[in-house]
Amino acid sequence: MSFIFAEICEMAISRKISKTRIEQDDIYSIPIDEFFKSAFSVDCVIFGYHERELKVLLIQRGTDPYQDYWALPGDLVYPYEDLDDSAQRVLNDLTSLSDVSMRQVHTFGKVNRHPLGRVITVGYIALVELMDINPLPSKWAKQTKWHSIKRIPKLAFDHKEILNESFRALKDIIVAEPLWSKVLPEKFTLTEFQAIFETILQREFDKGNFRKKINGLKFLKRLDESQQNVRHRPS
Amino acid sequence: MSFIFAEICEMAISRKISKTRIEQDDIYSIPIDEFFKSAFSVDCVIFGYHERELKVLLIQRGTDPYQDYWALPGDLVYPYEDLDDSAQRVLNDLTSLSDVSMRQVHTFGKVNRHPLGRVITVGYIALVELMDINPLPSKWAKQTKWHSIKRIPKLAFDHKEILNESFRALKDIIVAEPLWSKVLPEKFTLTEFQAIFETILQREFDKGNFRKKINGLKFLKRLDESQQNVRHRPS
DNA sequence: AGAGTAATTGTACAATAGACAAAAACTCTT
DNA sequence: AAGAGTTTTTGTCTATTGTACAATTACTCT
Repeated sequence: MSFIFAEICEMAISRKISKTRIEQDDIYSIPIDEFFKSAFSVDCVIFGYHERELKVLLIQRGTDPYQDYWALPGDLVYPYEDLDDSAQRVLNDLTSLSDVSMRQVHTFGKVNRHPLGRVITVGYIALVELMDINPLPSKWAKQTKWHSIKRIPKLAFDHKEILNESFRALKDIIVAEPLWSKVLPEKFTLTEFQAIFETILQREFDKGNFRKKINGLKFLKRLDESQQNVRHRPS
Repeated sequence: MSFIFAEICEMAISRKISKTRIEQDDIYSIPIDEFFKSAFSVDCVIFGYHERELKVLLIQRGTDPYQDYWALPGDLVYPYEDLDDSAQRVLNDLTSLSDVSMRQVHTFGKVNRHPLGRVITVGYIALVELMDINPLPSKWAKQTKWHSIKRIPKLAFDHKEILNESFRALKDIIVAEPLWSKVLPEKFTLTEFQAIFETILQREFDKGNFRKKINGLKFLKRLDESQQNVRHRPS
């Protein structure tokens, strides 16, 4: 494996584009094939929720560039793979989850964001229940690990920026769309539901008021069941 | 010019990637350089507002592919150009406008969206005052023209989809952020302001209530001036 | 059976949204 | 110069939503 990546690095040198700034009228002096020397990747920001804790799945890179750095799980998009499919594949590779609702968040395209050449990356987010999945280190990752959103190590590439932007987007999306559908089991209590919102939005809600708002929503129906816990009753 | 593009088409053929679906475990059998044969572009959705009419700037393509089709103004991103800068440049090339607040909206990456090879495109939107700008047909555009948002012709590539998504995003963004700063002159009446919202959101507002909401905002201050129109007074 | 705990329900008040009408300012007409 | 016409501006009233907080209920454990 590492052999392959050494090779890649050599190739990268020859792929490097001359750094002379191209003036805007010069487009016709650039051969069209110069434009077809780029690549693009998807980076998945997989938020894992479990018992009032929000974490992010990171991998430790096993190869250069950024050897040993923590990074978002991402991958180059296959030549014959749709962008959205690619995000789904990467998620599936890492978590063996499928059918998870993912959202495209933002595309990052600074020239020098990738040392091996011109690579722009499209960020996707997903929200899953931590315990549901068993992330496997993929071939090029030393290890995968959940990191609390509050303690993020130094990340490779511009992944810190991607993560920040994604977390901001998560907060917006969570209130508008049922991203949380994969986080909860089929049956759940309103308290569990509320805890997700409180954890992600980092603020507290009034139990009664939260309940009222939820009742206004359509996609939930109440069950006539109870728990066998310590002291209470569910919906 | 057309010579150049004929050449481009020939190149495109050799650039075409074999259509056999690549299985997910085969990634290491694909030489890394296969990934660096893509390009990316930006497409600008430039909304032009003028007197309660919302239009979109389209160009008529002068070359293949999609010769004579109407299309969104877009361009390949230069090898040494940041993505956001690129959008700004394309806008400037076409409209000679600068300092316009643009927003990245979505990235479109279907495999076959571009006949010349693998090209993903990043959509940006801007909102300008129609009369402020003088869009010049650039080298590869037969003509540029404002089209009413209500009467959009058949578009090249997947530009119709990009336009739809962008219009949806415009409606969201316009209420949250001052995208309209370039649409209005320095001084303006609340009625003019309200008209923009009504046109874009395609609904009517109550004058009094609209006024109240506006007063809650910070970035506006009232002037003690009047118009010399027919009958009324401004803020 | 009673204490403890947390869900559930309810009430009261504030803030916002929406509808609508009266008042004010300006121009044009007669 | 007064009045008609028009549109802004201001104000009021009500419905809806948001927020805080307290009372009630249901369950388990001692």
